[in-house]
Amino acid sequence: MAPPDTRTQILDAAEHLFAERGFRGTSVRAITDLAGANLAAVSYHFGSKAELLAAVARRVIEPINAAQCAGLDRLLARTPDPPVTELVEAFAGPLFDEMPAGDEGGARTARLIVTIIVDPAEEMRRWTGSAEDTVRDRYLAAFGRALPGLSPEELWFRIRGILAVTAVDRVEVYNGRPPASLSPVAGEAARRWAITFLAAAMSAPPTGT
Amino acid sequence: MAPPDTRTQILDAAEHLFAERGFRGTSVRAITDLAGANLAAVSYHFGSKAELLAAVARRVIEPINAAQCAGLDRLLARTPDPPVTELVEAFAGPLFDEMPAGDEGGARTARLIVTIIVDPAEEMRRWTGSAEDTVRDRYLAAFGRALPGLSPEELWFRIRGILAVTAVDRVEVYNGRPPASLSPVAGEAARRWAITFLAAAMSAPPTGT
DNA sequence: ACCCCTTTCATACGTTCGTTTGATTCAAAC
DNA sequence: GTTTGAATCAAACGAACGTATGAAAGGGGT
Repeated sequence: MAPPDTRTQILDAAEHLFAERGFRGTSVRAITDLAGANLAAVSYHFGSKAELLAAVARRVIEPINAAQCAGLDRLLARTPDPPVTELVEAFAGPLFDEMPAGDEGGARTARLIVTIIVDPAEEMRRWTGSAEDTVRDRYLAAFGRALPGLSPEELWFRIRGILAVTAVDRVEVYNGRPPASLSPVAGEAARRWAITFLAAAMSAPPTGT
Repeated sequence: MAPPDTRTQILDAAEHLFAERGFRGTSVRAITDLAGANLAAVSYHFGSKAELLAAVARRVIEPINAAQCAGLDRLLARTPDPPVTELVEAFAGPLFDEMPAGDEGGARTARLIVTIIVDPAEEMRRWTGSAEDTVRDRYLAAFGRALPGLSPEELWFRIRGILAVTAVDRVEVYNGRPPASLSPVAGEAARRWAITFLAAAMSAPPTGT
């Protein structure tokens, strides 16, 4: 068994705390304490707190992007024009499946992503690479073929709708306030509900002028 | 014309800055500087930074809640069981209409709300009153009658989906990263797109077991 | 003219933050 | 055994933060 790499332990601790308290709400000291490392280790291994966030974000996003890409490949290998429902499944599914286990059904990771996306600070959007853009553009093209008559702008609006529903929905689960006495959402049920919800939404006819 | 009330100017400045930089990213000094007031004015008029946020949030949410409530009243006065599409319009419409003008189509205010909802800190959810719960429960009941066969849990999931789409969608518009060369979403178009998208989503048949 | 109460002001306090520094440890390379 | 370079460490830096304090200002009512 490999020794507990300090760098990895800092990544784990940061992922946990950023998700739990946000970027600004998490001090470097809290991260190194939880990781059992020295305060200066963050500067040494990552350069700065912002670059640590970027490393955390990349590690979380990467498997999701890969699964989205693979899912689309699988669909396109079968037919050049997959139906909307299957595109939704391939795009939104990994947002549920590719979250680390023991993570309250991925809610903590979902919150991490939302925290990053929503944050107004500039440095929070510095970490994205071209891989994300590639996946996005491929799905845009596929959805465009499956939904002829939809303007590119409205299509882009709907794609963002998918992200909004899958991400924010679970964030709100995470920090509470459901109406009194509603059993918490089970992980697998939420996934199916989201696919149902989003497949119907994506399949809506184009909005008239 | 009334004199520029210090308290109001602080509210305005705080609303602007909280939306632009988030709660933790905004210092009390930045607020009072923008408001042209003294640093201690925040403590004097509001007690603390957190209570200032609560006041800002209440001022923004109140007209939205009122419009949602009035819209539902109007529908119910016509028929005891309004169709799904009209319920969506009444619920989501005010999220577009009741945002202050000169606000980049409400995107800045939408971002303020999302910033507050998403924030993990405890004090960010201290300001909500019973008015919000009342509106939410009334729409839950109305949607429940319009969508028989939907479990309360899935219904709650869908309601949150509405909020997610209307709010987050415009936040992402606000801090950028659309695919290359897509004209920015016009305010009125986004509103219609959202209603189309959400009406179809809400009308989806219940997810089978 | 005096007092009272609200509002504003300059200043300071104590804390926490991200980052830097220079010494120290330690295992492998020579 | 000595050297080397990566990794860790305690300690400190200056800056920024939220809040508190006590004095000053302002304007009615008497």
